Amino acid sequence: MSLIPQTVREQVTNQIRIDLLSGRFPAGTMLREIELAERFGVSRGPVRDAFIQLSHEGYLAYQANRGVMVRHPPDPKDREFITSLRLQIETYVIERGLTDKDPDSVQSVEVALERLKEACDAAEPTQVAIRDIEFHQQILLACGGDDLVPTWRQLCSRMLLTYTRLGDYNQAYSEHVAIFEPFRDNDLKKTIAAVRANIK
Amino acid sequence: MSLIPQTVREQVTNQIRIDLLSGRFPAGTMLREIELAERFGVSRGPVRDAFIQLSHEGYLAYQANRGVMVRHPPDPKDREFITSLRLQIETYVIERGLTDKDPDSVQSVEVALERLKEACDAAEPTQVAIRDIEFHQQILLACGGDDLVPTWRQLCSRMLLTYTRLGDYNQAYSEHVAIFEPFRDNDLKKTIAAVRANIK
DNA sequence: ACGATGTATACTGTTAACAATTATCCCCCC
DNA sequence: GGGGGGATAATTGTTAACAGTATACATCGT
Repeated sequence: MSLIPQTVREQVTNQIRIDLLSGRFPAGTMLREIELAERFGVSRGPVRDAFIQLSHEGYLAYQANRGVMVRHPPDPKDREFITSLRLQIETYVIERGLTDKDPDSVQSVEVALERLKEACDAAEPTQVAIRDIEFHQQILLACGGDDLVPTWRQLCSRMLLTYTRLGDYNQAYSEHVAIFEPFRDNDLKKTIAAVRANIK
Repeated sequence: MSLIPQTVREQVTNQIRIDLLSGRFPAGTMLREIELAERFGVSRGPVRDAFIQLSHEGYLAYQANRGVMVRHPPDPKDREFITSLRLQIETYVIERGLTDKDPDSVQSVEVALERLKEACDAAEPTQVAIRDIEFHQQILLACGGDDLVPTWRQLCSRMLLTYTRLGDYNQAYSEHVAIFEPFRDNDLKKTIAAVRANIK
């Protein structure tokens, strides 16, 4: 897949995001541009761009002339609230656009599901978390929800920092199969139910 | 205020945001780094940073190797949904943190209210829209909601593009006075009611 | 006349050097 | 011995030059 060469900024952003999710940078750590630039073998520019982007995604906090700090995950009550917002967005977008979806998009979702399966089989927590989100994103895009995706992604980012699905990877996968099948068949009620069961 | 010299990036970002809100750049327009850099008399770097930031705020859409495009405002149904999310966040944060707020923060809110008044008196639509949002943001920060502010801001950005309060500036101001007074006096019920009345 | 192909151009993506700011540490003074 | 002040170092902010990519246009072949 993705024969299209990614831009350096995207690669750097993705790698830092993975490092954040995998706990390589503990909350409260100050990230230095030079250090990361040298590690990736690139200049400070793209690293800087990545910092700005990840700040807006909610992973990092920017402080003028001082750099970025790794944010702390939300406390349980906030997490619950954020989860409810996330669920509302997914429900709204699916209800609105499920039956009007572009046929090609079903395949994109299926690809995302397959990638999730690979991550589950490999039992790599960070990859599972990322593929999980990507699957849901493909669903939203398929239902014409690109307008709300940035907001939704920000909410997910906050949740991912406390992603707790250690162990039962098989269940994680099957829950998404339970979403995909009614989605593919335009069964609105079952799709929503499966999403509600998955996000909690 | 703000005797602290802002960074160039912030100034550029703010100015472009104002231009977007005031309709200087119609939806669908492609923004060019060089053009804006020359207009502000700065290099492309900060303009680029501003583009990334404004993309995440929801104003612009990034296209790899092609630049940024001014996004279209959301359609009425989406706008209604976004409004409900925004209201939920404000309600949640205020309910959670109103009584624990830092005394100093009351003054910040009062300053924001005063600025809003100035904009209303001057009858400048764009400034009213910006001061309006800043007032609400100060409320959220006062109630310890900094964790949710980025998400909230993104939702507001989408709404601002269809900000429609042309004319009744006096009412806009008085609605915010109605929020401030119970906020200052720790009257949770009245504060929430006033917020609900204001956001619609 | 029409389409494919190659070239020119205009833009974004990246880099490295320079400027400005902030943090650190040592010295001096009390 | 403890606290302020100033040189020094480390880091971010900004700039301008260079590289890469996509679009537009002209040219060529049919």
